[in-house]
Amino acid sequence: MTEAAESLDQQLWDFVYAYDAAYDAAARAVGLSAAQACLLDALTGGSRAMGELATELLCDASNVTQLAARLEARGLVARDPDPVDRRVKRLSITPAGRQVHQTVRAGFDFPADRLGRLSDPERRQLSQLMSKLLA
Amino acid sequence: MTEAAESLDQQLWDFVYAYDAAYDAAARAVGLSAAQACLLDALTGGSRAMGELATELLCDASNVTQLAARLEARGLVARDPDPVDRRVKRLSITPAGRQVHQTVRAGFDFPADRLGRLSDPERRQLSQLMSKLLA
DNA sequence: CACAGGTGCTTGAGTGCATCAAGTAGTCTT
DNA sequence: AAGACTACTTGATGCACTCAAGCACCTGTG
Repeated sequence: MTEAAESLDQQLWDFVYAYDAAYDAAARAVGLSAAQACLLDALTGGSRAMGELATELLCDASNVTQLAARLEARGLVARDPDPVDRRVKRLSITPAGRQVHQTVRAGFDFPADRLGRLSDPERRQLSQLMSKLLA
Repeated sequence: MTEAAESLDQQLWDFVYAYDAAYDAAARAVGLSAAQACLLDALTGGSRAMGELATELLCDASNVTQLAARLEARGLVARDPDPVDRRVKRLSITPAGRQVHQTVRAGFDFPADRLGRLSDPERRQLSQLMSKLLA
């Protein structure tokens, strides 16, 4: 055989590796870490409470505090007290943040670039396989 | 529709997320970080020079030094000077390290568990799609 | 041989992510 | 109004990672 077919396990490993690397690079290109980019992404749907974000990102609340502080320092995110429950701080993305987020999304070429190699039926196939794997 | 089909982009994101989490959990179960487990894995084929490892893991040499130091402290890895070029330190996995590595591999249930849901033809399909994506 | 330059690794300093424990406000229950 | 609970912050710690500087060793040139 011309190209010894790698095992599926190895292929998945490589795939995940490339995917992670691409995301990290896209974030880093605008001076963000992957974690910061994730947080920003979680805010695109509207403002969220810190605790909500911690649950969603599966991490400690104090972790969100730190990430938010760094993003706030760059003016990408705003932290406002909830008018109803003053314990709660609501995080929202600023216009500058939305701009940066768009740049990350655009620079995250993995889906665009690599998925472009697949035909429509192939993409449907992959989608079906994924839904089985994710259950 | 019963289950709004997620977009393929989202599915891939979720897949990668689950994969990473599973690996991390498997490593953590034996008290290793994902990075340490990766380093250990890179040694299963035989001893490697520190620099080689840095290139392979796409990180700084001093990073490898630190990771190796932690693994060495646990007796999972041995660091011996190369007899030919005494600048070079060759890292090799110890029997204890091999043991731990096996445990990680066994605990990394992602492929075993999730891939088990696919039939043989489906696995072949996925493998072909992956090879297109990885080019 | 000697010595200048290159190589391989380590050290030290600094940053960020992540987690835990403890603290502070604010809310809710009774 | 007191006590329990909640939401977030602070402080401390550990690891991953990077860069700059340093040390030991090798190598090519004269």
